Amino acid sequence: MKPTAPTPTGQVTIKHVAAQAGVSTATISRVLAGKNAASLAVRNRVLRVAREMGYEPNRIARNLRVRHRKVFGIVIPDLQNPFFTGIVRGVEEALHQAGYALLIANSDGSAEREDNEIRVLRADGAAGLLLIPCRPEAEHYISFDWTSLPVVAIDRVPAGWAVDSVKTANADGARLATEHLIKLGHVEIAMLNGPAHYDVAQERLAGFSNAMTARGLTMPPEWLVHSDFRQEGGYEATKALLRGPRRPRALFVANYLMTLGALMAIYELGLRIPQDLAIVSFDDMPWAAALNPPLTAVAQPARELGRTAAELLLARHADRSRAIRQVVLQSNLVVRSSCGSVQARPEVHA
Amino acid sequence: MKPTAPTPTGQVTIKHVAAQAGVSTATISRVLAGKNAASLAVRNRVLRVAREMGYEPNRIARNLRVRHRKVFGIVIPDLQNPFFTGIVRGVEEALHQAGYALLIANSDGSAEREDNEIRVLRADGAAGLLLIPCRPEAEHYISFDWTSLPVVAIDRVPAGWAVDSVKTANADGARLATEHLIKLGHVEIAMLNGPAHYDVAQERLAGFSNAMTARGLTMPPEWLVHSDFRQEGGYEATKALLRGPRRPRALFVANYLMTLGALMAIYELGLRIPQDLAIVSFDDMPWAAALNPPLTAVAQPARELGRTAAELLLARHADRSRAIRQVVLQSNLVVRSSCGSVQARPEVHA
DNA sequence: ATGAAAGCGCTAACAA
DNA sequence: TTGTTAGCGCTTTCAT
Repeated sequence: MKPTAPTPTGQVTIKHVAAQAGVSTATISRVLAGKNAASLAVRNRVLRVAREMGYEPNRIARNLRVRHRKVFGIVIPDLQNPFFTGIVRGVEEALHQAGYALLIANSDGSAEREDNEIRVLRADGAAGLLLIPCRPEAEHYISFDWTSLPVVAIDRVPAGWAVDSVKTANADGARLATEHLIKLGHVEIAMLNGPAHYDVAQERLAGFSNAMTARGLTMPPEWLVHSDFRQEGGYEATKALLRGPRRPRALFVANYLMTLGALMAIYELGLRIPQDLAIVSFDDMPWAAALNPPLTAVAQPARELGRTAAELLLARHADRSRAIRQVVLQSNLVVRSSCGSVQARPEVHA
Repeated sequence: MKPTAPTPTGQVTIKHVAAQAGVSTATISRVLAGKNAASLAVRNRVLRVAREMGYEPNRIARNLRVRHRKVFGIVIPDLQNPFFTGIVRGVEEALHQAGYALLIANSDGSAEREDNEIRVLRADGAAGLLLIPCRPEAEHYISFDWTSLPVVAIDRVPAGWAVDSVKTANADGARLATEHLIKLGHVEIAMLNGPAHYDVAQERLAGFSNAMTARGLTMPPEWLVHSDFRQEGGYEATKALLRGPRRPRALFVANYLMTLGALMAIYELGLRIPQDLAIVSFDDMPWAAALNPPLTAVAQPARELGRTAAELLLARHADRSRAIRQVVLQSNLVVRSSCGSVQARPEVHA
C-alpha cells in the first residue's frame, strides 16, 4: 500500500513521506537520522518532502523500537519549594544540553505517591531517575527493584543506600551560619531544626554544635528545638521558644519554610530583628533580600546540585559498572543584615 | 517461542507472563485491563503470576498500539515562579484524579523554547496541552498546527486566539487593590505595571484606572510606570519613581516579582512602609505574611486556575466540537498591613 | 546506496 | 471464554 495522504488521525507517517519521495521507509529513516548513507540527490529530496509534508517522527514508535527513550525522570517532594525547583532547573539545563528530556513528577512528600511516581516513570520509559527522597530510611529504597534503571539521589540520601548522590555540605553550611553569629558577638544562640531522623537535620545540627563547642559556647537544652521543616511548625516552635523562660538573642533556623514561620512569630511578638533577636537561615531565597531587614542566609547551590545530579545520571547511564560516587557541594553564607552586631554588648556567657 | 525468562534487558514482557501462566498474551492483556472476559480461575492465575514475575506493562508499546497516551503536557514560562507552580499543582491534582499523567516543560519565557517544547510534547504523545503562553501576540499560536491536539491557555490569553482558556479577573483584582488604597484615604497613588502589550498588564491597568476615575482621582502621567514584570526591572523603576520630582504616597505593583524589587528599592531609600509609602501587590505569596510589615496583596487562585484548566482540557479532549469556553476566576484581596491608614491626613488632592 | 522484511510489546478484531 | 493474528510507526539487519 502506498498511502499518500495523512492517516485518519491527521498524522503523517514515515510511509507517507516514503511514498511521496519515491523511496523506501528505510531510506527516510536513515536520512533523517543523519546517517550519511544516501546519495545527495535522494537525501535532499527526502529532506524537502519531509519538510513539505510537515513530517514529525513518532517518538513513541521510535522508542518502542530502540527500546529506550532519551528521557529521564525526576521526582521531587514539593513543586512549590524554590529550592527543589532550582534543582529541577539545573537538571533540565544539563539534560537538555545532552539531548535528553525530563519528566517531572511530584510526590508531595507522600511515600505512596513517591512509589507510584517511580513506577509510572519507569513504565513511561524513563531511562533513569533523579530522586529527592521523601523518606529518610534506606530500607525501602534498597528493596525497590532498580533493575536496569539507574538512579541518583539528590539532597537527601537515606543512609546505607548505595547510590550515586549529590548533596549540600550541610554541616559546613550550618557551621558557617553559626560562626557568623558568634563572630558578631552572639552567645545566646538557639537552633530551630527539622525532624531528628533526617540526615539533613542531623548534619545541620552537627555543624551548629561543632561551631558552638569550638568556641566554648553552651546552651540550655530547650534552645535546641526540633520541628518539622514546615512553615506552620516553624511558627509554633518559634513562638514557644521565644515565650520560654529564657529567651535566646540569636536564632539559627535550619530551613526556609520554618524561617517564614519564625519571622511571623517574631513580628507577632513585637521583637525587632536584629536588635532583640538575630536570625540566620539555612536556604537563601529570592525574597530574602526584600525582607526588612534583609535576611542573612546560607545559600545552597540548587542549580549546581541539579546539574551535577544530571551529569552523574548520564555517566551512570553510560556505564553501569562505574564506581558509585557521592558528591557534596559547598554552600556559602550570604551576609545581609538580620544578624546585626552585638560586639559592643558585654559578653555574657550562657 | 515461549520465553520463560526475562529478556536480556531484564524486562519481563507480556509474553513471559503468558508462557508462565499457560495462556495467550491476549488473555493477559484482557485480565490486566480489567475486562471481565476470563474465567475466575484464569483470572486469578494470571494476576498471581504477573505479580510474582513483577510484570509491569510497557506503556510505550501500549501507547503505540492505542495511538494515544493518558498524558497531557503543560508548558510554563518559569518553573521558579510560585504562581505558575501553583497552577501546575492544580492541574496535576485534577489530572491525577482523572487517571492522566502530566509532562511539565519549561519555556523559560523564550519563544523558541516554547515552540520546541510544544513540538516535543506532541511527538512524545501528549494527548493535549496546557499552555501559559510567553508571547502576547496571537498570530503565532493561530498559525501553529494544532491538528488533533487540544489545547487550553492559562493566565495569559493572546487576544484573538480562539481557544479554551482560564484566567484571573485581572481588572477586578486591580480595582480591589486600588479601592483598598483609596478607602484608606490614599490619593497620591502610583502604579508599577508590566509591559503595555500584555493583556494581563492592560487589564490590571484598566482596573486601576477605573477605580481612580470612579473616585475622581487623577495622577501625573509619570506615576504610571511600565516595567517588565521582573525583579530587577521593578527595582529600577521604583527607584526612579521614588526619586522623581513628585513622590507618590501609595504604590500598586502589578506582580510579585516587581514587588520584590520595589521592596528592595524602598528599603534602600530609607522609606518606611506604610508611613512613607503604602504598597499593595498583585499576587499573594507564601512569604507575604512574613514581611515586615506583612504585605497586602491580591491573591490569584492559582490551584483553582490549574484545576479548571485541566477540566477544560479533559472536556475538550472528550468532545472536540464543544463550544469554546473562556472562564475567568475571581481574585481576592488579602488585607495585611502594608497599606496602613492615612484617614487622619488632610486629603490633598493630587 | 537502497530496499525488503522482521520485529519492539502491546491491543483488538476476528475466530473458534 | 480464549487463542490467533494483524498491525501501531519506526529502526535495523540482511540482501541486493
